[in-house]
Amino acid sequence: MCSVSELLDMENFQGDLTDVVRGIGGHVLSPETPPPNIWPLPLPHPPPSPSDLHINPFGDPFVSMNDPLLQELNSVTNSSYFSNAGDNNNNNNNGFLVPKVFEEDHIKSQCSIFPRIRISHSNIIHDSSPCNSPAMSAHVVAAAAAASPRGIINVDTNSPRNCLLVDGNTFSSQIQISSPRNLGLKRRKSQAKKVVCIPAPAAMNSRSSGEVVPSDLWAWRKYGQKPIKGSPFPRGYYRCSSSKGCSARKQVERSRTDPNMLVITYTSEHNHPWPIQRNALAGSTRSSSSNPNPSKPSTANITSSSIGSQNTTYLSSSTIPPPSLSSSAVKDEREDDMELENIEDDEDNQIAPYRPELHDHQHQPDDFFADLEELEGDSLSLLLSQGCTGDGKDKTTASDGISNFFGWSGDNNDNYHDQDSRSL
DNA sequence: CGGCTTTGACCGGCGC
DNA sequence: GCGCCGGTCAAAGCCG
Repeated sequence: MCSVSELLDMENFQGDLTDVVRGIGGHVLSPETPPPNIWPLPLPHPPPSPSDLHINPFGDPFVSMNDPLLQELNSVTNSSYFSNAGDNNNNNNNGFLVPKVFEEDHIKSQCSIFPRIRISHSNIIHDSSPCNSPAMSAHVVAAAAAASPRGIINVDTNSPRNCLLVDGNTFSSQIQISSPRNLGLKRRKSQAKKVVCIPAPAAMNSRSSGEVVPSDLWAWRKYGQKPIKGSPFPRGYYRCSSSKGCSARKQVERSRTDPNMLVITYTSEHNHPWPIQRNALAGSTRSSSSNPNPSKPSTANITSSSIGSQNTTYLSSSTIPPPSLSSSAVKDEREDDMELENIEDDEDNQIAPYRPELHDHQHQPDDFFADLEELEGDSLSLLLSQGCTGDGKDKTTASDGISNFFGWSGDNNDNYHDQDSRSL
């Protein structure tokens, strides 16, 4: 997994990393009480008000388009679901986010192993998914962080509904978000970047490179790959193919110190609301051939198309945008030479609330729910049925279900070096 | 046929 | 100014 020093190294290396979500697998039992909805689209209960949204991660023209997941998270954060059980000392708060407001020194004391949280916007996400399951994709993680501006969140993928947990104290096995901002690093270009570090999924769905890119529900098209100096692993370059002209990009590379970790750097911003209709389908399903189980969508499918493709119609007929890291999950740092200054300003992030009319699922078209049902009846049901026994007994099964859902296997290292570099 | 990945070439920022 | 290196382009081929 990514070490702090590694992250720092990476920051130094890239010089402009801003936010980091770190995935460090943990093990938290499923909560007995499930949250109200199923990832990836846990719907607001109720939808958050614009004032509920506090994070302005990218400041892009579509910053107003809040991620529904974030809205959910924000909503839930502000809802009774997150009433603090008063237990900050374990990993289980009945499976719900408990929006805790930590004093800086509180966070510091709790996060001593991640001192850089201190200089972040104090979002800390714990991935308590079993077996380092990457089931909660980066956007979820980041969204959770964004939803709890100063909270600490456990993502319990072992729960029936991918519960988000808040853990005030345990940092031993979590996803963490921190911000390399304020490090005085010179930025090479003026652009927003988000760095997500998550457990690397297995390479079962990749083609030759063996590289697997976790889903974030946008459609991404790979446009380049380069070996990176100092890293044994190449970096893949992806741009958003959800919409023509979208400038959103991401870079995916393995952690240099922990090949089990994927470092995903999101750059720029989507200039379109959400992939209402996936047009990036044709090539995205090819990797399914490598998937021995057709019922298990490959990672590529998830990443690029299956959410709205022939595999499922999850978003294809819905205007519900998928959760997006880039749109609202993590605060970014956009400008060059940003001053090292008051770190507390992170709390003052404003979001021009985007409130898709369909975020209120009461007003969502029927086909959306039909799609959801379809999804639930298919891969998602597989996932949930296996991972949602509710008693947390079968962690392996849960993890497998999640992994299956994402087309990930338990081996994170397979085949990655098949094509790890090419000449410049 | 459309969209994908692959990959060599090219471009531009940055340090020296 | 030069070279290194990261990022992007674009042609070729693959896939469903």
